[in-house]
Amino acid sequence: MTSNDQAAPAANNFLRTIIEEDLKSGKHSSIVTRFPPEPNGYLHIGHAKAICINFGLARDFGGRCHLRFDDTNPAREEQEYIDSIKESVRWLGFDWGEHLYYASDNFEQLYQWATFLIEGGKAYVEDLNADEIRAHRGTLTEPGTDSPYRSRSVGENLDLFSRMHAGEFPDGTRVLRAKIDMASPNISLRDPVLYRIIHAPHPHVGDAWKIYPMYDFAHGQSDAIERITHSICTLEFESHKPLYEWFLDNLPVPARPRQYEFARLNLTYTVMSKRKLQELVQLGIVSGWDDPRMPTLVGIKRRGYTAAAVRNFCEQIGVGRSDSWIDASILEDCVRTDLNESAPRAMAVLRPIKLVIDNYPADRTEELQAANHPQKPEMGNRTIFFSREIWIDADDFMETPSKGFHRLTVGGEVKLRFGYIIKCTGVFRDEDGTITELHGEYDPASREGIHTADGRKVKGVIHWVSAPHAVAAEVRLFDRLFSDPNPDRGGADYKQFLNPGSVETLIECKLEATLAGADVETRYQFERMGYFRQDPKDSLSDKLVFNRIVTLRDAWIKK
RNA sequence: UGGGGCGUCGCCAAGCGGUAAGGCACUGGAUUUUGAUUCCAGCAUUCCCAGGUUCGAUCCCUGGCGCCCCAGCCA
Repeated sequence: MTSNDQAAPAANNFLRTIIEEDLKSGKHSSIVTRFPPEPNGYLHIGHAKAICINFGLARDFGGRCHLRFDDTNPAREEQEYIDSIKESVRWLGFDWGEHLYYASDNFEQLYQWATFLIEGGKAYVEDLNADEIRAHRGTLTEPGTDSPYRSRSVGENLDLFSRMHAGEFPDGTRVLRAKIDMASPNISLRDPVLYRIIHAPHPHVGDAWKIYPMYDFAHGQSDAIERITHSICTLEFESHKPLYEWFLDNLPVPARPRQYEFARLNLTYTVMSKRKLQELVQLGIVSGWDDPRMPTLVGIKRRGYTAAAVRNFCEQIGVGRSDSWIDASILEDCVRTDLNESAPRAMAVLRPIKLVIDNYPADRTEELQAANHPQKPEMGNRTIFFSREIWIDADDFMETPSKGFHRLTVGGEVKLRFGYIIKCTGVFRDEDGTITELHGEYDPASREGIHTADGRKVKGVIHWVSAPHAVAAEVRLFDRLFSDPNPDRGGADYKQFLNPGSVETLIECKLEATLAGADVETRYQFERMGYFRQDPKDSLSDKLVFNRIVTLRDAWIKK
């Protein structure tokens, strides 16, 4: 792991309060939580919040957290997702130890419990099709009506259910329903479907089953089987809680877990819904699920965000029950905070323009010492080269400087970081008038500090790279995927808010020589430019590709 | 307009009847060979609104208003 794992001081929140009380009262001697993803896609930053909450609570209170795949719908699930989810949870720095579970491991028990409900007259086989069931369900303001099959005999229900199990009926022809209350004001209690017929191979249990339990019939019972004490989920499951409890009340479960809900994460300038992320991938708007601009954990990881930064972010945003929108800048700030501490500095010129120092001997090369971190001498120094021809960033030169600009101008002076003070004496142009080369002179006595020999202080310091020593590289500048804070808002198509400048690829960048042997995992701060790391997929030793993780704060650009 | 939930600074968020934590953002100023970092200072007489209970209410009660979730054989 890259960096400082200073476990952020855990802010108090309602879940911690509940747990503290449960522990204090002796209701539980230790807690067990779980992170229960359905393996039907890649995890995103919203899942990171759930992971940090569940694993974090277990860690802080000396309990344990299970990883459980809620794999009750084989039509949507794949082994690829199971593998990816495990990898992302591990990447975030959490460990489920021996406690890896699958809801599908409980299929036999759940089947028996379904039979138990039938025997008790609390479940029945429904012959109505999906449309008819919907019609009988009523509406938000009107009660539902009983299905004609609701009063089937226990014997007939048992027979039909076992034949569903045996695979006698095609998909969609029958379901098993709980017999609760078709007039309940809570729609999830209007005889919810427990089992449906799906003839499809399952990633974990193969083709052993022809019927699959619904989420509601699997989740609470799985929690009970695993002896989960605190089953923490997002707010949209709150209206399912009475049903969750109905199953625990009516089945001989071995334990009594409790469900608690928190508000899911909303992040500005991105979309989080699986459907939309999938569309971005399918339409080729991004290069894949791990495109560095994606809010997926694989994308964030490839971008270069550190797990510590993501964890810290989750800690900072807190846990509550009110709908909230977290500004993307908070996440970016967590990344900066982490990387500022850990990232060694280097110099890289992204938009190179050549500067020839006319009074510097053409055959001379100097070795200068550069600190790897301005506040951390223990990180050491490195040697960089200085010569007559150097690259500087085109953005650091203005022929007609705007007000407040204090970098290089014609006739002006600027400090080369770790090097000399130089003055620009003139520009060379091509026929079109575009500047092709800068010329200048250096002050031999100005190696240390920002003062000239006669005591004048220069106001600008710029980065640079010795031209003959430079290493070529491609650098990808990533920005937010969307230009609107809430592209997901109802009404308009979210794609109209795509940020056309979300990636800019610069192919002629010049890096300092030390970067030639850079480790893929090392995040660097390219001084004055931001934090960068090699793209783990595309960077090769003879063709370096760096991703910009995040920019530096810039008080100048804001003006 | 059925049921459930939420409403404290620009964005998050503590607070649980005793007189508004913290973070981010923002604004000043200091240090700085990164317009970075760091530092120091400022930043809600007020908690959606209106009544009520109380010596005292963001916290309790009543009534409004606003927003979110639920009518998949998805999770």
